Formats: sequence, C-alpha cells, structure tokens
Amino acid sequence: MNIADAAKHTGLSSKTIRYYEQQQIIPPAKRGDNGYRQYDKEQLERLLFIKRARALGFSLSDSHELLLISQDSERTSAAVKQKAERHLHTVNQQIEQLQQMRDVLEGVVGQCLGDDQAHCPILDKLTQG
Amino acid sequence: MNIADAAKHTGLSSKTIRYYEQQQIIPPAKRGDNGYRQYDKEQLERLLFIKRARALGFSLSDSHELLLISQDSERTSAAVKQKAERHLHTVNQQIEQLQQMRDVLEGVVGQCLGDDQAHCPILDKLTQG
DNA sequence: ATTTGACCTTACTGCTACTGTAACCTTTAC
DNA sequence: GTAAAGGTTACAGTAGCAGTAAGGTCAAAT
Repeated sequence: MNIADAAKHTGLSSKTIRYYEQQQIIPPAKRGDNGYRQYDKEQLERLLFIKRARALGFSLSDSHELLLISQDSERTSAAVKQKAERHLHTVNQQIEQLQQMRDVLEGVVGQCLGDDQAHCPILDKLTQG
Repeated sequence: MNIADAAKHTGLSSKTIRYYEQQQIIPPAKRGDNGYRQYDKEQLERLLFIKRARALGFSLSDSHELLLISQDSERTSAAVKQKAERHLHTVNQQIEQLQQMRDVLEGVVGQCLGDDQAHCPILDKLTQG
C-alpha cells in the first residue's frame, strides 16, 4: 500500500504522514524496490492513533509519547491518566480564555450599530480599554 | 522614553515592540542621537491598541487593520462590526471544538482507574476510536 | 514506442507571533 | 576604570504542517 492509499485510509495527507515519519513520531515505513513507502495494517494503526490523539488536542510530542506508552507492556494506566488530566486542564484553560474573549466581543458587537457612522463601541474598547 | 519603559507601560516585551515595528504593525519609532527608539504617548496608545486587540484574539494582521481603521476619519462602524463578527464566529467555532475535546477527555479520564494496571480506557479510545 | 497523467521522492520555503541567542555599542553608577 | 544595565541588529528556533520545485516511476492510452 502506497502513501496515497494510507492517506485515504487514515484521513491524513501524504505530506503529513511523511512529516510524522521525519519527526520520528512513527517508525520509518518500509520501502519497495522503487523506493516508495509501503504501509501495512500496523503502520495504519499507528497513524490512526496519532490522528485520534491530535483530534483530542494532544500535541504531536504528547501523541508520540502516548503511542509509545500504548506499546509498552509495562505501562500503568496512572501514567496515561496523568498526561490526559494535564491536557484536560490546559484545554479547560483555553476554553475559559476564549469564552472571556467571546463575552467581550459579543458585548461590543451588540452595541455597535454597524452603520455608516464613524462612532463605534468596538473601537472605543480597543482605544480606551 | 526608551523601549524598556514603553514595555513597562504597555505590558509588552521590548522584543515584541521591536517585532511590531519590523512587521510594520506600528509606524517606526523616532530615534534619539544614540540610535535608541523613543516612545511618546501616541506610540504608547498604538501599542496598547494592538495589545487590546490581541487580547480579544484578533490576529496581528487584523489588529493592524483595526488600528488603521481607527485612525481613518472616513471609517464606518459597519466595517469594524463586520471584522468583529467574523472573528467572533471563529472564536465560537474554536470554543465548540475545544468543548468537544473536553467532553471526550472528561469521559475517558473519568473511566480510567489511574492505578498500576495496564488496562486504560484512554488508550482504548486512541487505539479503537 | 511514446506520451500523458498520476503518483512517488527529497529539499526548501512560508505560515503565526513571538522568544532566545550572539555580538556589539551606549549609558549610568560606583 | 569598570561593571551592570540597557540599547542595537541579525539570525535561529518554536508547532504542525502546506506549498513548491525538480526530478524519478508507473500504468494506461495512443
């Protein structure tokens, strides 16, 4: 299976897959006689694992570590839970920050008439704090 | 007023202020005889404007455009409102995405015992989708 | 047999919004 | 005189890719 098929099966782009290999997020793919990368089920599973971790917002580095942990028979769920809880914490912080932005934005957008006048509460907010 | 004082007054770093100038987000600061950048009230106001726009999540590019608009006597509040509404929309999308992540994370973290066993619902989620 | 188009390869650049580092000059305090 | 604190430019690094160039390969149509 060539990289384009692996891309279709995983929903990643060929470029992204090569990038993951270059960054050593996944082990290097085997090569055919023509030098093309070859993908088997095992490699596809690794790619999907990374994709799912990324979809939950984990960094590539964290996704990589989680993949290694998942392959470690000596692992403990405590180690995984700790990483997930930390990530959950940062996600919650991001949400709070964005919600504060949204609240302020909704406030000033609601006050702005949006007409052809120069006066604008949005600019007032940015000018005066 | 040297750049370090401008940094203290605005809460930006000296590096950030130089970066904004280099990126032409703000007009270049006047220079003293020694070549040092000099900041007056007007420049400080511009820096604060950018800082406030960034705090609301606007990109540097958008912040720059908003600054230009704010200085344009021909401006209309409609132009500002449009930019703000678009931004608000993307902020809302980001919030939704993060909330979905959080919901899934909270679900699997809640199911994970976090003990010294290998079994882990978090890894199950990443492995099986 | 050749040409076309789709695919593959590596290598390099660009994106956002900075931060860090290096090498060097100026000012200020002691 | 000297040392600390601040200023200057310029270049590299960060995250996670996407875009582009220049070229090799493969399968099918002509």
